[in-house]
Amino acid sequence: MPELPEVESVRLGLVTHTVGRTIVRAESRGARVTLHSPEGLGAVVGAKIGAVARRGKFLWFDLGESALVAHLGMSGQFRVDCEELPHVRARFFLDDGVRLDFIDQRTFGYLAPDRYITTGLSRDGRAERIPARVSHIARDLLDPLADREHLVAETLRKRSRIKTVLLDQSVVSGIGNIYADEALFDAGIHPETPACALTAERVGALYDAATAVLERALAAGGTSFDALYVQVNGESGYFDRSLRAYGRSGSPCERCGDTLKKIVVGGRSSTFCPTCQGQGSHISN
DNA sequence: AGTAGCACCTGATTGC
DNA sequence: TGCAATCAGGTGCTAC
Repeated sequence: MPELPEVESVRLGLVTHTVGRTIVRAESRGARVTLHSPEGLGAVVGAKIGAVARRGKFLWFDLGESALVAHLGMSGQFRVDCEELPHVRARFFLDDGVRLDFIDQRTFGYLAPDRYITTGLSRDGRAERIPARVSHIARDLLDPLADREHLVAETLRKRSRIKTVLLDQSVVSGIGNIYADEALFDAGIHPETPACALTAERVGALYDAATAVLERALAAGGTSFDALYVQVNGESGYFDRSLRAYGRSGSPCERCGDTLKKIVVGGRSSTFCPTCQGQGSHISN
């Protein structure tokens, strides 16, 4: 599933193949892919791609005065000059002849031409432009301007279970179900612990663990279990071999040997170690 | 206001 | 064997 490392891998591929190019043709297939922008993709034809940006799991092509926002949802892919594949939802032709396909089996992804809004001054004192529909998304843990102190304080004010807070993109973005389980495992925190019941030290350690796992997964090219997530050249990442909690329910904990357990938290499956992540447990590594 | 739950969707897997 | 129910999960809306 595309979380921050997977989306960043896709962004890097898109930078290589699209920056500096002009979109000469854009077609969408079916209404869902442009559900959020009934005017369709016509507005992007003729625009030059100046950059490809990302916040959390949201991507956008910078088109100068406007942006084209892309969210991969559960199964979205961008593919460059690939063979004819099923589930093509949109197709772009660039001025160098490249064909860029947006492919999405489960149709939770979308493309949306969007206007920029200027947010308040960021820490470095410069005004920041961000597409309107991304403006409610918090900075992610790999954002150089992320404010860790503020994030810890905000987390400690939440009465929700910590797993739910990790998945709340308006608190911290980029973390999905896979890396949430990994970070909680690494930090030795039970997913159902109320956020406000934790200490600043443990929340800090949790975000350190989350940052580390996102960085390791990014270095590996992302996590992929099947063909649903691939990079723009069709290759898949291999971080799934490194997962220690997610998807390992019923298997022994790599730290203590206890059997990993699966529960539902906030409607999402959550795998954890009852011993290492028991209430009040502290893991030092 | 803050929080919780569910709908959206399709293919794979599980159960009877 | 075949069909139906279940599961997966990011986001955003609705309801409390």
